Amino acid sequence: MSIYDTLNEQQREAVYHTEGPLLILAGAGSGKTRVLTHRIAYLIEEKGVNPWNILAITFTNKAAGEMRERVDNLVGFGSESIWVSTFHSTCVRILRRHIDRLGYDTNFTIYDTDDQKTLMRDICKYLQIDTKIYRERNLLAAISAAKNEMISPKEFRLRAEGDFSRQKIATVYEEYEKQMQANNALDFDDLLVKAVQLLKTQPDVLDYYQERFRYIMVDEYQDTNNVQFQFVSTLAAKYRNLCVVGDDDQSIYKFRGADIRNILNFENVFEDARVIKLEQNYRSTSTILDAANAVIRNNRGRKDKTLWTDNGQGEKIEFRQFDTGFDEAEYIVGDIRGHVDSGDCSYNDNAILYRTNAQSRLFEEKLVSANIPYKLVGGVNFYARREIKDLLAYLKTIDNGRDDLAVRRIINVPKRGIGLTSVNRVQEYALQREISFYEAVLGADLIPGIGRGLSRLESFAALIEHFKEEAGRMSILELLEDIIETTGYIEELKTEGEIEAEARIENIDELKNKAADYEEGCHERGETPTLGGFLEEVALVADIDSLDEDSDYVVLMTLHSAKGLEFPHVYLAGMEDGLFPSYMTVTSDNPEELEEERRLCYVGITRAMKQLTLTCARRRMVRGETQYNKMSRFLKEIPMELLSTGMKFEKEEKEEETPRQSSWQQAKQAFHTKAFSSPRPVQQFKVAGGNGPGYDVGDRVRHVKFGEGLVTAIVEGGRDYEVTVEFDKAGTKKMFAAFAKLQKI
DNA sequence: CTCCGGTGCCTTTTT
DNA sequence: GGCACCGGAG
Repeated sequence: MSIYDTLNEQQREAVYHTEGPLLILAGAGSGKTRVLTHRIAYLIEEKGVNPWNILAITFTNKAAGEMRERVDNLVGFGSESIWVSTFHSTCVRILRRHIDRLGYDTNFTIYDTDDQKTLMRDICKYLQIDTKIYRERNLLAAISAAKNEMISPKEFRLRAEGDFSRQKIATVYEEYEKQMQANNALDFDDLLVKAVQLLKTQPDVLDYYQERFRYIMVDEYQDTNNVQFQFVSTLAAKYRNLCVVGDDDQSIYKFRGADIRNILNFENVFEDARVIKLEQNYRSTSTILDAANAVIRNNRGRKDKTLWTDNGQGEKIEFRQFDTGFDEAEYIVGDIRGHVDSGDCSYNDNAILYRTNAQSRLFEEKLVSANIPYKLVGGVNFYARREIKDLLAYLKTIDNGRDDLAVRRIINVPKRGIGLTSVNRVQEYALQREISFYEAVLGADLIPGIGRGLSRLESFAALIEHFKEEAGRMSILELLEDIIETTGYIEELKTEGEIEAEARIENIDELKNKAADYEEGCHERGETPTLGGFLEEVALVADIDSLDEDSDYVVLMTLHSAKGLEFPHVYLAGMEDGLFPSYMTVTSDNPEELEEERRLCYVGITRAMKQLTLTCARRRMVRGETQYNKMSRFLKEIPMELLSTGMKFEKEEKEEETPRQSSWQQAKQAFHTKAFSSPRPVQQFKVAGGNGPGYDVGDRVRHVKFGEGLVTAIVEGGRDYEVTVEFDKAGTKKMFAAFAKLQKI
């Protein structure tokens, strides 16, 4: 019996089809990773393909790691020479060898989102852009979108002809690229863009990699964007052995430039492509699957497929509605506690999924007080924390003095009396001389008007030079420890005396561990650890990578992060219109946005293996304000007979979708519904709990001094209500109801 | 130069 | 509710 006998017919077909383009449409839980790993094994063992000639691309390090492990178990010999890695690290690996051809240094640094923002702020200041009109995030989004379409600053400028605002963005884009190059830095998009550029302009490089990667496999293909498509198709152009696996129903990264057409049009681009559908699901009960199918059926523009399973029906899907998000969290945590205590499952069988990161806090609080171990995925990335970024900026400065951003970040951290004035002088001088910021610091004595700052700059330069010299003979861990020691970084944290200091110090210890891990890993693989290598690894980790299936904790994360994972028991929290689907998509006039949310819902449901629990709350605190939400429209798409609502909720409530409540609340609900469909909706309907102040959003009121006006918001604030009124004459005022004494007209 | 307090904006999702 | 930016005082 061979390892391939355990596959079903379609899976086996996909494994055996090794030559030419292949599209595997793999529904959720249909065993696509199994197919990929077995396919790799088959290529090597049955087709005699050299492992060296195989490239497998995933989106996250975690997925890459898992695939690597499974391939290792399947393939006896030579599996280590298969490239299994993410898009980004694949590109980095190529760029580290050849990017000098594009005018960059091979020890370029990688900018994360924070770095990009900092740079953009500087650029806006320098170009005197009014960031009230052109927001940094929008500028960055425009640049990212351009890069995803491989549009250069030059071309962007051409296309902006006659459009003032686009012209302005073009100017920013040009400057951004200029500075990135000057800093010898690449952002995430650049990694792909430059790699494609390299392949397209350097025939010998292209030839090398085309010869090398004769068999290419891409996972999660539905989430690829244009550059990624270019990258893959360019590499595969010669041998055409391109196998892509994906599920159009799980495409949830449009906001990041993912183009669902990559998968929908695969057969058109590669005319001889073979298409295989995997529709048998091995993960979930039929109840869960039926619910998922029922929801996704409401989307148009998808490849038709219906998942089926011969797993049993299993338990019904639990649905609960609560008064508040607080109650919701309490129920879920209590439910987990109950299941674990009764021995039904362990903590790591449970995942709590939600739409937005902000929702995690309530669960965290309840989990802590219930003494349940949990792992929070997402939110503030470890490497985005201030103390970590500071120390990494030291390492970056030591490794690549051309990264101005890093140097500027640490030049006065810990404080050494180098203020804004000195920094600006250095900056100006560097700009004039067209040298890097750090080079200017090195020659600080030549800077006009530097005055008192000189000695401080000199000692900073001496410090960095000292570290540079040490970096040559020390391990990364030792270097890190010396930086902390010599600069007095931790002392500085302590004197700040915040409660946070302790947590920050813990984080620093964690960073030291990561450095040690990295060096150990290198030694195991027989590689030499380098500072650049460490920085690169650190730049490309995603939070999800740290998830460990073997640790016994409850997992908390967004629906986006959950893609590709599975859990015996899934809690899908916050199933409310305005939250999920999000307010943005509910009010948008582009129905595609709602479809993406629905796919997200589909992803969420199909994460569950045995038991799915859906919850929502009638009111919830959002940004410190109470918000009232109806239950999610996606809930209504799930057939009633699949749901168990506990004893509290009756059938007609579900159909009416208005739970029993006071007539006052019902009136709110009615208004709320209207608000969503009105052409200019009132910003998120807000009301105070309890009895209300006697008037409501949308009412006309009279004030003794300001005259008549329209109530635009009522916010519960402690014992009183904060009322916002747009007065006809006096403008918009915020006031407390108890003092304002507003009369309803 | 640094510290502190006030203001505004934010949140959809992330390699 | 919280973070980041700005302006003013010491």
